[in-house]
Amino acid sequence: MRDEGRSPKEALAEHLKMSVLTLRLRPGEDLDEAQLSQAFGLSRTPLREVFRQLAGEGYLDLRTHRGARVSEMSHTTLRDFFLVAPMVYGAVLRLAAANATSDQIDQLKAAQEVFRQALRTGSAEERTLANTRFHEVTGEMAGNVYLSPSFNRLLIDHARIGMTFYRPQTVQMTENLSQASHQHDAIIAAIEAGDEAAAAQLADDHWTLSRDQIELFVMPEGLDFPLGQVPGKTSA
Amino acid sequence: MRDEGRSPKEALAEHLKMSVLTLRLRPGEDLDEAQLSQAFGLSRTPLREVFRQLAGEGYLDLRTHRGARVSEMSHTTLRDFFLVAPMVYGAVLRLAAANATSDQIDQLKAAQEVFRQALRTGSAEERTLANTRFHEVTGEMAGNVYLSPSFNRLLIDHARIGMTFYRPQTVQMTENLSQASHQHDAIIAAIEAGDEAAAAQLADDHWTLSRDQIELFVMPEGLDFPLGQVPGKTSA
DNA sequence: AAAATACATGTTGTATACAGATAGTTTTCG
DNA sequence: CGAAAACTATCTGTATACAACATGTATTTT
Repeated sequence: MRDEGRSPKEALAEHLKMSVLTLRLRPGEDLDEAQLSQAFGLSRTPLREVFRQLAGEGYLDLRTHRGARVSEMSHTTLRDFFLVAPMVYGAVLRLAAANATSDQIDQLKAAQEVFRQALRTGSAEERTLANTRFHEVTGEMAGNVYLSPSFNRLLIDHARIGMTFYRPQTVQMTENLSQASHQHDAIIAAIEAGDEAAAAQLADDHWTLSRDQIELFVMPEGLDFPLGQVPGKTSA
Repeated sequence: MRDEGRSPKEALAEHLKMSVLTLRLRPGEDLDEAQLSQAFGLSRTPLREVFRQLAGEGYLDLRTHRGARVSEMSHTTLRDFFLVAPMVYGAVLRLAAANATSDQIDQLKAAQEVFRQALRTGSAEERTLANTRFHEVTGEMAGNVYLSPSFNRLLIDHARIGMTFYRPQTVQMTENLSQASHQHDAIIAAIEAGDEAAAAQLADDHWTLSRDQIELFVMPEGLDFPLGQVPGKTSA
């Protein structure tokens, strides 16, 4: 895991974030201070500081005298998500096109390379983390302190929704993922060209695709079996 | 100060927030753990947890081994502010009109009453805090977890900008403030009617007025003295 | 037998003591 | 006299011990 250069605190924070994004820690799950402090060789004092920080970033919820748990995902938060995401994603990509440095563009290309690789050979977790990383970089490019807190919160739940819904189970879903990758390439091009309008349009396209993917999962093709036959035991 | 029902931790957090908003703690100013822990009867452990939380909310910056300081306001953050504020304020008021509960509307009316009072007899600090409270309530009405982190960050710096710029020094500035109060009334009406379009329009108007007020301060009327006379030593 | 209370256990919140780092000051040497 | 190095004082970061609270269990009471 190469946690050499980082402090135990940073390693813990990174581990928790990753675990939340990949649903390895599920929404609502309780965190055990004692266990984590032993696992990371930290006393409870710095551990609790990390909890506070991650709670501020939207990963955890703290309840007094009742410990920390992974922040919930209810139907309410899902609705909130779909309401706000298009606006914020659009703003971020527009600002990214306006402000990106060449160093950041290199980082974005690297992230996209990892994502492409994950699409070919990776697990759902790897795909999700790579995709999240790609968008995180666009957030850094936008570099707006008033936008990024909301954007990063959106990314957390986009990752968690993605972990649930972006498992390619049909040809259509696989097709969507490869299209997402192409859109990433187009986003890179627009940012590199400093084309704000194109970036904003691509944000919209990318978001629409993401929505379609989720809809495909929520509303799968209806089962198509002759009456009387039992589904699940076919000759294949 | 009636801090009875609250824990010392909450009292400390509230005090620090208020001090930051009113510029009693100026941007970049260092915070003294020892002094604060003595003043609030808290040991450094819970104190530092509060620091972490407020840093996450955008009030403070933490630098490892170098203590906490009030978050800075540079020309960069000001630019970021003006770029994002119109969009987020508009979204918040639109959602507020869609989702406000009657209890929240009562809170908003109460906040407006305090603001009106502060306009008549209050200090700049009281005006700023009352105005901030008004907009905080609209944020609660919108009730969108993905929007509120950015909105609250905007409110912090809007308050700090306001503390600098909203000191009525000309007739025009006083006129602007009373107009702001009328806009608050209109905002309440739009929210109560559930009129999203009107709320969004009012957000725009309110923002424009706020900008104008700031411009009045940044670009004051040019001094008008006859050539040769020394400004600053007039017969008054 | 059911409900309520008291108790025991584990977990969270806080204080204090100590270790590590930073910054300012003094000393030393060119 | 100036610059660099060493030292010292102060502040930050962490560990541990203790107190307060919550929860689950057993006992008592009706």
